[in-house]
Amino acid sequence: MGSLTIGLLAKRAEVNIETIRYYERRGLIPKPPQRESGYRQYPEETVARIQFIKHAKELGFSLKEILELLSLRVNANTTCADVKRRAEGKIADIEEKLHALQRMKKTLTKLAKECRGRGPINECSILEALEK
Amino acid sequence: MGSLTIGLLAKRAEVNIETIRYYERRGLIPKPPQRESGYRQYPEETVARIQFIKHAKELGFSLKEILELLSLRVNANTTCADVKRRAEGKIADIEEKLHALQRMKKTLTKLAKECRGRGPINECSILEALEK
DNA sequence: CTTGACACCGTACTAAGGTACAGAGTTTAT
DNA sequence: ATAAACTCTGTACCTTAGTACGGTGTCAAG
Repeated sequence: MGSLTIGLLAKRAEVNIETIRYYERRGLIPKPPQRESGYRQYPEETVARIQFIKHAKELGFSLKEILELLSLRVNANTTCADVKRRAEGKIADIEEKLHALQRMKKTLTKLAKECRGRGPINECSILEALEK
Repeated sequence: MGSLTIGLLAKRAEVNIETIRYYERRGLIPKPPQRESGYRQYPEETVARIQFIKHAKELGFSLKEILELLSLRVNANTTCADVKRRAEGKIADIEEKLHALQRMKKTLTKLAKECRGRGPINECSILEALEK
């Protein structure tokens, strides 16, 4: 009961089998018990663990950072504040990216607006601006 | 005079020499004239080209995307309208990235807010929320 | 005219995050 | 009982964006 083969786990967590073994090598997933044959037997909770990794990845954390987050949990005397600090660091990173993209969008929007959209390329105001 | 060796160009543009040759291989920088000896002779404007690449990279564009942006300039039989369309396509790309980042930020902000920032790790809402 | 700095080319290596075999053994369904 | 499906380990390969290296040739200063 509550014991999954690697294939089932892969299906449940919607990842590649190879990815699971890769995560194991990286230490992101604990090595599960294996039977005589070597077949891995995963507890149900490994699905949640992989889900955690996937979500954190979506939020812009690298596997290295995710490992740190996960190890915070294991380490009994780290506090919630440690985790919060990391999350806030990531928010700052994301904000930086947002601002950079907004500047880029603004520039491109301005260029596109100024362009009449007709005529040959050598008269294109967008290209002229890009050259500066 | 308007002719730079690769080393000088690297210094001006603040990139590695190898990076310049790599960009040339990728088609991001036009192959410059070379003298008998094979030494590359870059026009001054290549500095601006590399700066453009660097800036776009900072904004999250891949080299492949930057190549597309640059090709707007180079392609002789594109019209001004083509250029405008490409620019607008890029704006759409940027908007998509903005939305994704905003979603990420929202999730992280919510999680960080829910976390009191005190207490032991087993009560941390950030980690709990990421598992679902 | 020699020495040190610079440049050439081709290939190999890095890091991250996987993905794909090969060749073997194991399980399951019919 | 035998085929199909699954899993094992280990190694090789992929992409992106470079970086490093070896062996050789060239340029500029003293």
